[in-house]
Amino acid sequence: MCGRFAQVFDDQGLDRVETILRAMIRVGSDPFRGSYNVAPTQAAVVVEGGEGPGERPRRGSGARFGLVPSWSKGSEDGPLMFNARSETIREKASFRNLVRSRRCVVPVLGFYEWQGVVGEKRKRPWFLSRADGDPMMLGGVCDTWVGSDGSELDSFAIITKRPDSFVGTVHDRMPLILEREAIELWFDREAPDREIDVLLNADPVEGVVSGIRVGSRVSSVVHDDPGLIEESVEGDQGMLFG
DNA sequence: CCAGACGTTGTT
DNA sequence: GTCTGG
DNA sequence: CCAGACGTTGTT
DNA sequence: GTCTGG
Repeated sequence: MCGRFAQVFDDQGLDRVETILRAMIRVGSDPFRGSYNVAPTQAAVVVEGGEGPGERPRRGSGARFGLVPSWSKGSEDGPLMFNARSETIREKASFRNLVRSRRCVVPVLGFYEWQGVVGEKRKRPWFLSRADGDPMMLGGVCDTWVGSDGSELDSFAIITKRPDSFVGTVHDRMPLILEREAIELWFDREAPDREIDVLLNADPVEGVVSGIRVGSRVSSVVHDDPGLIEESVEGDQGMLFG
């Protein structure tokens, strides 16, 4: 789960993201260009903590959604690792080192989930975002793969966990959502494991996420426009045998 | 020591 | 790269 | 994550 | 059904 999200902000939203993360998303002549429909293998902006304790986060950009471990033989071998389970992230070879040294934040407008409904062929897409209207900060891990020609590929995976009671009605997993107060700790590379574990293992806070049903166009990655996050119950046949 | 693996979904 | 298994 | 495609032989 | 592409 959490295999699709919207990462696009207006000026006010960008200001808010930069305030919360204390990081630059817009850099000089390279303005932030988002997408309403980021899928695995596509690029998105991620933000990492600074190199040393107390250093400000820096901007990340062009990271591939779908982790490519630094030790991969090729950039395309292996399955798509776009999620990492919080319950097992410290055990898995692909993630256990990254959760200590390469934690990152993915600022998004919201994420999509597809709800399976008995008797319906197509799953229903939902757009889930913060009830308070703030941008949503997703916890992730990133890595850098270096090709034989020296070219670098940054990539990331989003951490998932048990859903809160609302998201649980749509899907059985949801992304790790970091509150403002947790950001500095998340970015601190010197943070003790047990403090990070608190963030990884905390029960989701009820009421943080709200959601709307959206149209089926989001299901195809070729679509990328504001209409994707507008409420829609198109094609809902209701109770056929009610 | 070397060789080999290293992952998540969802669905059944 | 780093850990596990033999 | 979902959508969409899904092949072989031999020969050039 | 299973794999690839975005």
